[in-house]
Amino acid sequence: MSVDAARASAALLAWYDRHARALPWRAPPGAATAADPYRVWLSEIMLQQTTVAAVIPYFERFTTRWPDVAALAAAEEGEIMAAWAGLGYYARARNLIACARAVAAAGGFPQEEEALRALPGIGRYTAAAIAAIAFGRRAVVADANVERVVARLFAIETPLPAARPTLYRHTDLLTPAARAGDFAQAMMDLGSRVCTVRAPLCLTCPLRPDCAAQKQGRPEDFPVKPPRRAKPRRLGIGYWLEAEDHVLLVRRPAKGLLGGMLGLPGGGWGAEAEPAPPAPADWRAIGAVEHVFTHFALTLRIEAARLPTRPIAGAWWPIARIGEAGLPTLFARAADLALAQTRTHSESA
DNA sequence: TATGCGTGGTC
DNA sequence: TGACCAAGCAT
Repeated sequence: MSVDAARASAALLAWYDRHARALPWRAPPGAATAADPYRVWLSEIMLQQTTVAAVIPYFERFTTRWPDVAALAAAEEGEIMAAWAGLGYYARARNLIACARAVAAAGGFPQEEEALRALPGIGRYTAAAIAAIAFGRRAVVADANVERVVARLFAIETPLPAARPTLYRHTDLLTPAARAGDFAQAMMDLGSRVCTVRAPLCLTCPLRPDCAAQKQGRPEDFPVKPPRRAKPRRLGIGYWLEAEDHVLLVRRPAKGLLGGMLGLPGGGWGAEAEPAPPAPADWRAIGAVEHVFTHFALTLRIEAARLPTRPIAGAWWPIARIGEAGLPTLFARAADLALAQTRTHSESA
């Protein structure tokens, strides 16, 4: 290949020294003091398949409320799940709790990639990122940004995911022994700000002299991706059952879609076991919520009813504080609909 | 290796 | 507006 790895990595680090994004979990380029491993770990988990803009407010809330891993490990699971609500991929929150408790029990984060990799929720990418960014270890950090940069740099024609081993080897060759953490973050910043999915800014790219895709005039053709399957549509029902200014919520099964989160009773739309419909009542259709998950689109019809008194059994949440329940977005929107509809209904009654 | 798993922004 | 995509992991 024609890429001079040492020249390319030096050019990238020089670019990073001038253009690094300031992020709440990040130490400045070349900082004498590395970033706090707890904050690096927390940010990396939150950033899995999630944009920086979406993560920042969650990161600020989590670190204010739980400033270190011991505090997070001591927190109640329900509190953490509620704080995670809206960020998505809720298995991350369950793994976050398990990981925090393991790390707190061990007295701190391991520094070796292999030991990090063994912790819940930490895979190949995240282990490498923490080892490099928090502990200065040389590690091959290859996320989607890095894969895109490297696929273009070398004009890799093999489609993903088959290209991953090749991309990983090329990333390894580019990764310097020193400043591995800065190098990883530089690659990701480049991928997010310059070597973008659409309309990359090749004129400002420090790797332009080396880039095979740019030489061919078709950077957007890389990485090559397989076609996607169409999303099926599903139909479900959610029950908004009120009693004495409270609403009935259920804790969903720990595994599966929205696992471990609070939601409305109902079902019919998932493969997981659904709770039985609540106590008999006169249900009134109040509309539907459209929601798109990763692998299917859902129409959730909402039916509402009111009981004169609140049954002893069940988890009843005060309607006035529904915003604090920690509902995932689907059910938060269903609650918004129910509140608007029941308010209108009360006024017209 | 393929599939399941959220949400919001972008064009 | 619908399709694509984002600092992936677990199974």
